[in-house]
Amino acid sequence: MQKKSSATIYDVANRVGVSLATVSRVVNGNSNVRESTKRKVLDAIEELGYHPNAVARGLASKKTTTIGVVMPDVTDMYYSELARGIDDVANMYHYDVLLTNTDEDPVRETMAVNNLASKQVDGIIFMGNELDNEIINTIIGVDAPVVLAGSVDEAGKLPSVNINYIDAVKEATEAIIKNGHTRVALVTGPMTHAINRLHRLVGYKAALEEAGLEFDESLLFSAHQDYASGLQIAEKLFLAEASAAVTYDDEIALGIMNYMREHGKRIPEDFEIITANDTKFTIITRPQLTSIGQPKYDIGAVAMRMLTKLMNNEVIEETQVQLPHSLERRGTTINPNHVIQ
Amino acid sequence: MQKKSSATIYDVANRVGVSLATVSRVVNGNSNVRESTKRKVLDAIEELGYHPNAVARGLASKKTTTIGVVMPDVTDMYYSELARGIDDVANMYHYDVLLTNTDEDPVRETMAVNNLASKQVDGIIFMGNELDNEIINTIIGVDAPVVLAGSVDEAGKLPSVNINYIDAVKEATEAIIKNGHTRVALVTGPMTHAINRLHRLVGYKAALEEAGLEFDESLLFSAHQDYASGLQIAEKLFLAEASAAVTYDDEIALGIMNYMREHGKRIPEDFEIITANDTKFTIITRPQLTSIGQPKYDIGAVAMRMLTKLMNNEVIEETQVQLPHSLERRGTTINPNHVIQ
DNA sequence: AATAGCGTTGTAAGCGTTTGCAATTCTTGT
DNA sequence: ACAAGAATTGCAAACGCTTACAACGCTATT
Repeated sequence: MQKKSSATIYDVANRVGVSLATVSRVVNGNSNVRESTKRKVLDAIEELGYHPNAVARGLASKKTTTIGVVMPDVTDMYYSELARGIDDVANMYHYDVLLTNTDEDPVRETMAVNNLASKQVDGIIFMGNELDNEIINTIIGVDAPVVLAGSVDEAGKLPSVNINYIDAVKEATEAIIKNGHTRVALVTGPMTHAINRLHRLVGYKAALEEAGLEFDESLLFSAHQDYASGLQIAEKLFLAEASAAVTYDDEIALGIMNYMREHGKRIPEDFEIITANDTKFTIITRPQLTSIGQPKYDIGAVAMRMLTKLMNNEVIEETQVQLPHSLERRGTTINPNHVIQ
Repeated sequence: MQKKSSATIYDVANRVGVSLATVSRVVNGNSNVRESTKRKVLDAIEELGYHPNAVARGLASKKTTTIGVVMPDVTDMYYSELARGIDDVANMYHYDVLLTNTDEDPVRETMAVNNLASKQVDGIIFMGNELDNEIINTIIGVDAPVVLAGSVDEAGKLPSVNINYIDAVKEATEAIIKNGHTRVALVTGPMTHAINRLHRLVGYKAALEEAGLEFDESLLFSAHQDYASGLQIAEKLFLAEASAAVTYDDEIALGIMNYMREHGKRIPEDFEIITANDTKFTIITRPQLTSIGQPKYDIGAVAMRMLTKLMNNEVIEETQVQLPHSLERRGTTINPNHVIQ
């Protein structure tokens, strides 16, 4: 049974007959305390059910052992897996996580960052690709360190951890081209986002060029990352006479796949699809989705680990980390040496 | 350009030539300030780029405008949708959310609650069904109000918002029995969880009884809520000669479905499935999964709304809220008046 | 013109810790 | 037994803000 209105460090000090400072020292594991008094203090803490008040601690020490995470949507599998990676290593280093959903709305993103700053978080992990100048500036303005996870800024200057999107998309596109397609579509997000314009599109074009294929604007699509958009895009894909698509989101890919099949196309024989996030969705459907493989959990984990270093002012060898990706060949592509499911 | 090491309320007061109290008043929207001085203070705040320090505020006011959310896993669609509902109304009431994943481990759950308490959160939303006495006690011991979302405690005393699991499972089971099945399995979690023993199982048995069917222990399965478990359970279902199953998790249902189909069973002709969480998974697969319909977002939202009332010491008519559920008939059951997809 | 009363503003005491520095107590060596 | 130095401990200021309570200046009343 703990006391209701909890004891303060002052109560503990009184009980034992020592000063606040001493209690504070044992609570913080400070070495310079005689073993015997340490014992007594610990006992008193136990008896009183004392728990340090983290808010007071934060005020006095200027450290809150809390980090902020701003992300588009917890409900999105891709981001929630990153979040899990973040949370696990955050806990490992005894940080708590203040979570904010932004739906990738720049206004809310800016508000979120400012809000976190005023809550005095020790650091921030930012996810979201709508990184316009205002957000970049507020990120830079905050005095807590910030690292991007699964997100790229225009200038590529902010600390971040990602995969190499250019290569990943290029390899995916190549894989499809190798199967004989000449009209392969690219489904991404808005070209205002650096990740689409400077990475995905570039990788896609590189693959086309190496294969001697002309870039065709009508095969480029921008879609919001959800199932319904996939359905819509699928219709356009049909009209554009695409015979394959590389998409940046699994739900979109699913929408495309289901639409195609319901309109008489066989997957992968008549239409091939490669998606990009390799979430659970790719496994549980039939056929399973071929996807770029991303170490999502690790992206989050590594980003968080980097943040801990930044918060400790440790030197960091490389602040633009790229983790390895792969191509997970499954049922929405015709694969060499593999039987179609 | 904001100043780097940010201005304090003291700086603002000095600039304008008023006292701290006055600045504090305008910052907090307190009415008793002359319009003209309010203007001046606001201007100074703007010029200095002053942002109130939430930690100091928390210490002085004993309110942090932060709530804690403890949940099994952000990566789980069911819980992440609840979390989104929570987050949205939390924001609406200007609360921030401190998120903790527990993987439903009682030790971590207890630690999480205590940790949140020491961070002085104003309230806590708890999700997870492994509610043993220790956790219940620490929940009760915390002096911030706590509400359960999508989770039930043994005694049913804690404030909570759920659906009526007894009825929901009963209806699902009935629907299947009506299609002529006599060996319908129930796949839940461990019977140590109140939600399984006191709710799901009870609803299942009620349906059996009304149909004059004998309860058969060998048709009762306990599985961890993930795809792999579904695959495993499916095998046992086969051996138990079940011809239909009611499950409590969509990933499990998917595992069962895929396994069955890969072993020659047609769904729903040879085997019917009803799942319970109605996540995105149920829509994107073929066939789509018939599921109990739960207002997941709303469960989170209502729980959070209730918490705001508790935090304000408002009177609450009913602290055991049950939201309406439904039965979403889709492709894994043979439905009256419906064509099978 | 004096006064009651209201709207504004200031004073100062916390809120519960941390932490640099000073003071005190122990150890040791001699 | 005593001084020097090391090990412990205590003091008190800070952290940045909120909030009773007191004090002030005005206006409206009589």
